[in-house]
Amino acid sequence: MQISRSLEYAVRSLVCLVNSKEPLSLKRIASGEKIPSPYLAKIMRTLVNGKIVCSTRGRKGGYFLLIPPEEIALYDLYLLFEKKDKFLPCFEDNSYCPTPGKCVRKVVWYKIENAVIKAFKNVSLQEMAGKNNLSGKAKK
Amino acid sequence: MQISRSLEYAVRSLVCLVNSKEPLSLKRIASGEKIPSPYLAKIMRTLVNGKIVCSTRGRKGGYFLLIPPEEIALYDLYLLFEKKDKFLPCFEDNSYCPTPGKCVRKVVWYKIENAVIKAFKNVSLQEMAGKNNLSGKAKK
DNA sequence: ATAAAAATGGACTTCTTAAGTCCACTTTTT
DNA sequence: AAAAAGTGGACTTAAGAAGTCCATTTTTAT
Repeated sequence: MQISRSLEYAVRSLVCLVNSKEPLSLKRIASGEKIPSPYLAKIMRTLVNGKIVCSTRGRKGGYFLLIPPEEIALYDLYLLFEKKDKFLPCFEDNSYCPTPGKCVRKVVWYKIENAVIKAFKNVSLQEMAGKNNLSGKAKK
Repeated sequence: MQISRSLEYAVRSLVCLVNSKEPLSLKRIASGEKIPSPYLAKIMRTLVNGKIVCSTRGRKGGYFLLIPPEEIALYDLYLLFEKKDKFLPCFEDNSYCPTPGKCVRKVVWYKIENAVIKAFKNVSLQEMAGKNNLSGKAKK
């Protein structure tokens, strides 16, 4: 039960984009965040394909956000980097399970999975960037 | 983000114990649940060391619960099988992190981790065994 | 007493997958 | 046209989960 390094790298990189007006190149992000740049390249491609960021090539190229950070939920990233549909081994492979199909335990496990998903849906990239106006929320 | 097979095996085995009056031997559990028995042996040892079950040796020996199943939270098992303290890589190893010590992101990640922990605390072994009197709860 | 049936402990192997690398290619700017 | 950027995919490495093995101890039935 552990967040993958990929997801953590992705969050860090996206926070960089939140804090930048111009597009940021792979190299800039990688060196700033101390992430191996070929590995980050792969992560950024996933983010591009997942429609979380946009990229431009050539000189002055780089990555930037497509949508405002308060509209990006951590859950969107969870889906990209923590391949879904196998929260539990037996969710996709019945060979580990003496009771294929629905069973009491599975129902309970799904309940837990849903709580986890909810936790990821409740956090925005904005919040990860430390820019949430929590005071507003807190006041009422 | 995935439940380990060990934890799932542990839950299944414990449910067997809930449903049994006498102690169950490793072999009985392993064959009933189709779990490789030397592997289950390791799991049962973890449960014994974790004070979740008790064991007796020799003929007629086996495993049995020490405490009533409604007092065993899934979180107790989570602690035994999903080694804590590394929900996030950087929680225990700063080398992956350009900002050691507290940072905005870590605070948010902890928040998520807490939601996960809460989800595991909310489920008892009793519930996993399908013996929860939910009707009582639901009524009021 | 002793044999059989059980748990224990720890070292070991195997397998999966996350993490990371590499390279040939395309696109854009100066 | 050269330099600086992203792209795609195949590949390698490393870590940890999953599983095995064996020698030992404990208990019970005969």
